[in-house]
Amino acid sequence: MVEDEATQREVIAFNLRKEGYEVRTAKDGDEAELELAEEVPDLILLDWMMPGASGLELARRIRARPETRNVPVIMLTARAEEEDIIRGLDMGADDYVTKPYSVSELVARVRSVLRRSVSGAADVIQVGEIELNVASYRVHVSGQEVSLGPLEFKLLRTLMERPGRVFQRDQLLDKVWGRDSDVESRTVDVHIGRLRASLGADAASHIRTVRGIGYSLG
Amino acid sequence: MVEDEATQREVIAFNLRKEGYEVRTAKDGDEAELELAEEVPDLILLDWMMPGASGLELARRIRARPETRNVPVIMLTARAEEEDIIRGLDMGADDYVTKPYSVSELVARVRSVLRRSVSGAADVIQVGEIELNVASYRVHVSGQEVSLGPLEFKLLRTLMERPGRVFQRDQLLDKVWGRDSDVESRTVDVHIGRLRASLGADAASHIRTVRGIGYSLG
DNA sequence: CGGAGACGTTACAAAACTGTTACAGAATCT
DNA sequence: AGATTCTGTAACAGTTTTGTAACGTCTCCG
Repeated sequence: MVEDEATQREVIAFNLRKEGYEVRTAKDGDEAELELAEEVPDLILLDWMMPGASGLELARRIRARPETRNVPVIMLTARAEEEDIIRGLDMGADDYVTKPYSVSELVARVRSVLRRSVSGAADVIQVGEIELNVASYRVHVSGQEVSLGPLEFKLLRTLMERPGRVFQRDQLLDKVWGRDSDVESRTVDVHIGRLRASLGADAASHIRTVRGIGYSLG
Repeated sequence: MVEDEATQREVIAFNLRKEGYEVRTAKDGDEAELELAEEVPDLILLDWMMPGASGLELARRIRARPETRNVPVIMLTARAEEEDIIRGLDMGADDYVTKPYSVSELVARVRSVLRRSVSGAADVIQVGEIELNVASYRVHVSGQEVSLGPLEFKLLRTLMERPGRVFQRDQLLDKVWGRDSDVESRTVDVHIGRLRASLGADAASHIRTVRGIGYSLG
């Protein structure tokens, strides 16, 4: 977190730490760059208005360096002006929070951005020769890419997220189709079949049918 | 530094010299070009509003000549309008300072731009044959410049900042259009289409459609 | 060994998605 | 002020995806 006001810095840092996040602070752009040189964080919270190099300038520099290009940035800004926000986003901010903000709002945004990017950064699940990339929506089997429809993809991801666990048809309907969908439970079978066909014989054998219950992967 | 007002010229030159920079001045475009013919500087400070050839015109000419093409330009402008700034950046300015400005702000920008250019870190993202320059708002495909509308540019940049990652339509609406814009999600499709058309067939193939989800680059 | 329930497969129509084009209203440029 | 570019929607056509039904095969157990 880069913020020049000491009070602000402490309040925010305290609340984020309470949420279980590890927080490092800097009081201006130069300090921030030193920190960045040491370790690349998962997220940068950046005050727009700072003495010296502005938050914008720092944001731009963050985007300019390859190793920090993909680090999400949330801007803290006092101005609610549309143009400022647009400019902030232009410079590469992923999100912004306008002051005054509630702590819970800030924490919520942090969580949301982190979920989007962290779980979207190192995000390939692997089971046997099946490799599923959540961020790019691609699936590889033994290095060969296979193309799946949206449902098959979600079905496979659900299974892969907990290898070995048996999912009942109802559970799969909940997770893959959504809680409020009126779909026959037999439909699951059809899609499991399609998934198996798409994956090819080798990988398909990993999808285990548990008679009377449902399916599992592993 | 190119600035028609004598007082301004002296104040700025004095302060920059105090910082240890070597400064040469010119009072209009013609004088500036004579100076440039003699020696290529590390940085050009350029007043937007000048009698005769405007700063913009000079900037354009600077960009036109190969030996000065890569010299960073900072625009001094009285207008704070977003559009003017964009236009200035379009013409090849690397940064801008709006009047009235504090001397320390100006010096900070000079330092920042110089650091950027000396360390040679260009603000250009590259994916395949697509090259996007964040600072100058330019896009090249296989070395050929293509012109994009503002939205298409932002859309492309968003995609390029995380190559391979699939962006859902909502996410693109957030990032490109802004969090609180009430735009149909189908609109994204149309602009993706326009972007593809502008990029040409080869580059367009890099924009992947992920059915049921969204789009990604790479 | 036979049958009943469970599961796999296929076929097909309905539904959902996407690429394009057209068009009107805004915004910009000359 | 007039022309041009940029934007957002709507509509249409072509494709892919999905849900069901039907039918064959398999497994388990009396």
